[in-house]
Amino acid sequence: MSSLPPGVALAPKRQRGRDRVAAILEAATALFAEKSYEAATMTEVALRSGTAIGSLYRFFPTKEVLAVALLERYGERLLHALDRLIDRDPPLSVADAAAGLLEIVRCLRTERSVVLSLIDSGIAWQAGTGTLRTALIGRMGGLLSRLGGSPGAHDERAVILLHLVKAIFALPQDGPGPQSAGDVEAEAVLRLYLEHSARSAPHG
Amino acid sequence: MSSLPPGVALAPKRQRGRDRVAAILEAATALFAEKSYEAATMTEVALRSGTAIGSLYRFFPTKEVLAVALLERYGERLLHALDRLIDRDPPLSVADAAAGLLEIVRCLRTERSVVLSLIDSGIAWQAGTGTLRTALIGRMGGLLSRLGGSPGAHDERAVILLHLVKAIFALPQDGPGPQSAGDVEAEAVLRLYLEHSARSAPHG
Amino acid sequence: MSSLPPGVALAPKRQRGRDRVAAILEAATALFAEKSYEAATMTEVALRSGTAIGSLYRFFPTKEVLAVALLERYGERLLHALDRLIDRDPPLSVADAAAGLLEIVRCLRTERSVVLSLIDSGIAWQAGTGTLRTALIGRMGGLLSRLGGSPGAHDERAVILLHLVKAIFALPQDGPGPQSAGDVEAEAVLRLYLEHSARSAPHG
Amino acid sequence: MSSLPPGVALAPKRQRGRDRVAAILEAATALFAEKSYEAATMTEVALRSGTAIGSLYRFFPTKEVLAVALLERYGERLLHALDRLIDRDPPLSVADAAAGLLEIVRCLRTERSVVLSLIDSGIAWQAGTGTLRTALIGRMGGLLSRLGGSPGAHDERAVILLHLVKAIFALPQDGPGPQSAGDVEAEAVLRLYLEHSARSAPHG
DNA sequence: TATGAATGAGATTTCATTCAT
DNA sequence: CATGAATGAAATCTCATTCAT
Repeated sequence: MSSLPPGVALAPKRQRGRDRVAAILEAATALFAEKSYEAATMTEVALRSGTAIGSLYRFFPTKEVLAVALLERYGERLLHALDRLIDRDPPLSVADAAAGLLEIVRCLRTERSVVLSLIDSGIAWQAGTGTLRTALIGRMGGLLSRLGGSPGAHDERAVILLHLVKAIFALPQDGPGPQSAGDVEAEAVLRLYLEHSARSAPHG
Repeated sequence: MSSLPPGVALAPKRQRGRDRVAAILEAATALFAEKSYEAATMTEVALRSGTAIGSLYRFFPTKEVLAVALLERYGERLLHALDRLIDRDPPLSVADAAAGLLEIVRCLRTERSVVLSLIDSGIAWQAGTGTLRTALIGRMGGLLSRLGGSPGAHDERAVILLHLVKAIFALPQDGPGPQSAGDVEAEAVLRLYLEHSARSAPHG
Repeated sequence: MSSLPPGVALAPKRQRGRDRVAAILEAATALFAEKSYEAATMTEVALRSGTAIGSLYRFFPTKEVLAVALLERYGERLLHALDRLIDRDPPLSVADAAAGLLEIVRCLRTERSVVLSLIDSGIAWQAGTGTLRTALIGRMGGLLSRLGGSPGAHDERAVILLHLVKAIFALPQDGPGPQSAGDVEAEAVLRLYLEHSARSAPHG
Repeated sequence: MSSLPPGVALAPKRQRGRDRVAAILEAATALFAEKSYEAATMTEVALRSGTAIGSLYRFFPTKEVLAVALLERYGERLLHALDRLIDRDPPLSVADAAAGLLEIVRCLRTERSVVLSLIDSGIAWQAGTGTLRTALIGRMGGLLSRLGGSPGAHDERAVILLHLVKAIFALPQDGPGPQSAGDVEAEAVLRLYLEHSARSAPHG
């Protein structure tokens, strides 16, 4: 009946539908984080979000579509936050950048596990979402550019930087508790590497 | 139902059995790496290793037991390599340590994906294998101790260091190719952080 | 894995579902009786009831749950019948009681084998269903009380009586045919034992 | 290689073999009783009897053969005991017969569960073992004959008597403890029914 | 002959997805 | 549209039995 190609989440037109979608995304976030993309079941997502399984499939015709939607949602937030950091008005110091990156990571930590889970599942690297990775590396490159340093190595450095951020992102997975000490060290790593980048052959 | 506790892999007593186990572990390594712990199926492992499904289950009575066995296997190699690095005779410089860590990561890269996949699946953090994490953090602490620096922060730093190594471990997941540039940068990150650690309040 | 506790049968909310459950119970009754609890397979139950295996598991998430449901169903009928016998208005004679018990057994004989099979499988004595046994012994005790006799020995006698009834229940397993002669003898056993019970030390 | 038809337990010729067989039968007895014929596995029997699975299959080429062997073993004992009771020299009173039956049941109680389990599994009624049932009913008839009473009803009464004995056999399954009270009542049932039998139309 | 590794049919169970109401 | 019953392919795991050593 539908003339829409499958594979895309249906955008709900009415308020009620948008609430539903929000509830679904929230439930999926929690479940993917608690278990994993593969261990969580659509039925559970439906149950937890108070949605009938049929309705869930109306909005997200596939489990993967649901995952991609989640990733896009969190990806966008992350990209926006990075853009705000890069485009910050006063000249950005290395220390600022390190502190900013850590702050971003800290803010998104709640949603951390989902992203990790989806990244692990391979969903994150698939067609249509591979964009996220590319975009993130682009932002990292932008940050490095603003801080100076030889542009020649920016590509590799952006990748390394992304992995550093990801590693810090994953940090508190090891258990909750007073992690300020950990954060101090994490910031140190970032600052050290950004300094190193900025220092290297500053004029090309 | 069986009177045998199903928590441990059965050790084969004959040569043929040991070969079989080796083949199984190899096939599982490949499959877990290609897909993921959850996506790989026991049937596939059996097929790929030329083993009947029943034989597979004779040695590894559970998919999880198989995963744990894999992890232990690679964990031991990793720990041995780290021990060799830490106990190296001449006084260990920061540069040596960084280069050594990178070398270890590079050597184990072939088996990298499995470990990543298992770590991601949560298997790696369960009872009995949680030991691996603890052991790894211990080795990282040992390395930091040999390099000097305030021992007070060693615990947090060991965790960070482990995550850095893990991040570097994960690096080439982004795609194959000549990654020497990436390696240079990775080593830089390690060196920078080790220096930073060694520098800090050297005498307490 | 599911967040639902898998210990209870799901109650269907629509008519079609209720029909399905009825069909499943019927098929299971037949199969458990023909083979045994352990020899009958869920696949067979599904096939025989015209249900997809998935649907079967929707309502009875476990083979054991299915068995327990069957037992409860027949247990309830049996208890109701016993209650009607015990609470019969005019003073109940020993002969009435014996005839009544035999009548009950004869009425439930169609479903006899299932119960026997489940009782034999040990399912019948497990937590949650152990109640049935207790309830049955209670009813036997009630019957003995109504007939008089020393209450002191009622507990043991109730157990014996239950076993007698069970034995008579099992009788026609030996093969169909005109069993009136057997029934006459069975009734005699019951009457003899009830008389013996009622006679003993009538006033304590 | 073997010219013997399968389906029969191999009789071991040497002492060592006879010990093995004894150990196997003992282990099987215990396991069939604890679990059930179907739930017990050949591997467990091998393990528990200290026999290699291959050796187990040398003596009992099939799980069913093992069960039948067990049944025959216990059946023979039971039949011998019944024969001794029936052929007891001085004239047998009803009270003697009841006490004797109970005594027999009590003596074989240790092995009770196995027989029950096998009877339940249907093994007991199959070709080659159906004999046991017939033989038991024959003995019951013999007992009734010795006690007098109308021979016309002996067939049905033998069946009932067998079921009574079986019910008493099953009694302590309900749990251990001081069961003397139960035994007293059990004996009462037997005595009552034997009296009833002996009384009826004594001269045809 | 004794051993235990190997076999594979088949059992139970799960879950993404469809479709009738 | 919303609902939840229905579907069935596929996954994990069991175990009687065989066979190479």
